[in-house]
Amino acid sequence: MAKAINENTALIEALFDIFRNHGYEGTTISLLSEVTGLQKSSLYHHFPKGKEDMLKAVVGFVSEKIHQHVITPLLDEEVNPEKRFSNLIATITRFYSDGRKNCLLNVLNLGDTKVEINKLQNDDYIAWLNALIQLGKDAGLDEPEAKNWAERFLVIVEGALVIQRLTNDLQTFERHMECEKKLFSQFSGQQ
Amino acid sequence: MAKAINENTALIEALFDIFRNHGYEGTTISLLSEVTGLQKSSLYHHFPKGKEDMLKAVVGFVSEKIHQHVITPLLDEEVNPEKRFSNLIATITRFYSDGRKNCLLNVLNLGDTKVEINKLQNDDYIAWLNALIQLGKDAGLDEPEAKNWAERFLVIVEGALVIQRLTNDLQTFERHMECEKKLFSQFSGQQ
DNA sequence: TACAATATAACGAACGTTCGGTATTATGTC
DNA sequence: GACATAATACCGAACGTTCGTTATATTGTA
Repeated sequence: MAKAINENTALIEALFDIFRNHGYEGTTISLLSEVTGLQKSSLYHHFPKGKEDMLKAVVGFVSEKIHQHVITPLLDEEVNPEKRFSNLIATITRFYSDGRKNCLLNVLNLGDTKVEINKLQNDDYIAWLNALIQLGKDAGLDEPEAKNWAERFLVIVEGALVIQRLTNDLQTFERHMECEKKLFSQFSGQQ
Repeated sequence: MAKAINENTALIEALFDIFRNHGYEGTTISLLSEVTGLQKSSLYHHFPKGKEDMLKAVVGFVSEKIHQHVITPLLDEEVNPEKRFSNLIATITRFYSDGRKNCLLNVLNLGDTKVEINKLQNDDYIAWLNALIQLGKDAGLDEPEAKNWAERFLVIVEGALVIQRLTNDLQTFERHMECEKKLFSQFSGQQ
């Protein structure tokens, strides 16, 4: 049973890796078949409703990851704000493979995005944003300051991924995360 | 003759609008045909080598636009730095339709990006970045400060577009541009 | 035997592309 | 100016391929 779960998550992780790299239109069943080692029909056994179902599974899987490894730790008041923030950066640095992997939030919202998918992703974004705002306030920012800072941080995360992908400069993401860390400890230290 | 040029640029602008909205894989010849009002075979008359040729034309077109309306004005020493910067923001706000339109730099560098396209885009990015660095120095920043600021600004532009597309909050882009304007006038004023 | 998982083979639809041919416009010649 | 010629722009129909999907068959496991 546990093995089955692991196999399933391994499968979904493989799908995730393709979707985040190629986008929805760029991801073909043939490609998913190659990467997973499963025949196309075997993929349809796991996801009877097809490609869109696979994407939904991936989005749900990522959503769980975000809540578990990003949002919950962000709200853990037993850890001091600065440590929480540096933990966050460590987590997302891993999650984006030092900026070499794309963000689903960026890749999927092109063209005629499925409304349902967009809604799921927007919910995750809002949850992440709110957790960041709370962290900002815990670090001494007032409400509007915290809102500005939180949104700005996520903007920089997404932007840094875009620029790194464009330039292939593998330090881009790290550079901007370091910069954010410094900024945070500035107003965190003033408290 | 002039009319022909206009028609051609109108055609390319239509293609541009589709590519930036749907990405390369998401853009189909049928869709381009619908939007331009030309039959598929007529599109092949203008771009005999097909879809990739259309993309190259679009990328070249945008590249020209960038040099003409972004880079050249950025380097115009007859205009004071703060004015140059606010002009830049006005230009790109128009270019991205207040953040409702995507950036090709983001949309095209997915999956198996054609190396050639990536190189063209990277060149434009570097040119833009260098012009910004020069502007930063003109505004009183030293070299490393200017470099950090310039890259950060472009990161925020790309990131704000991503977040606005995700949340559908039409003020996102404007908000961050205003923020950047304030930041610029701060260190520009210190000079 | 039963049932889940994988595989083979095939499906219609849509993909990017090509072809033969028709308007439309520009050029040359009288 | 008039008219044949050439070049350009456009079109409808079809091409071969790949898409996402499904029907049927085989394997592994309990």
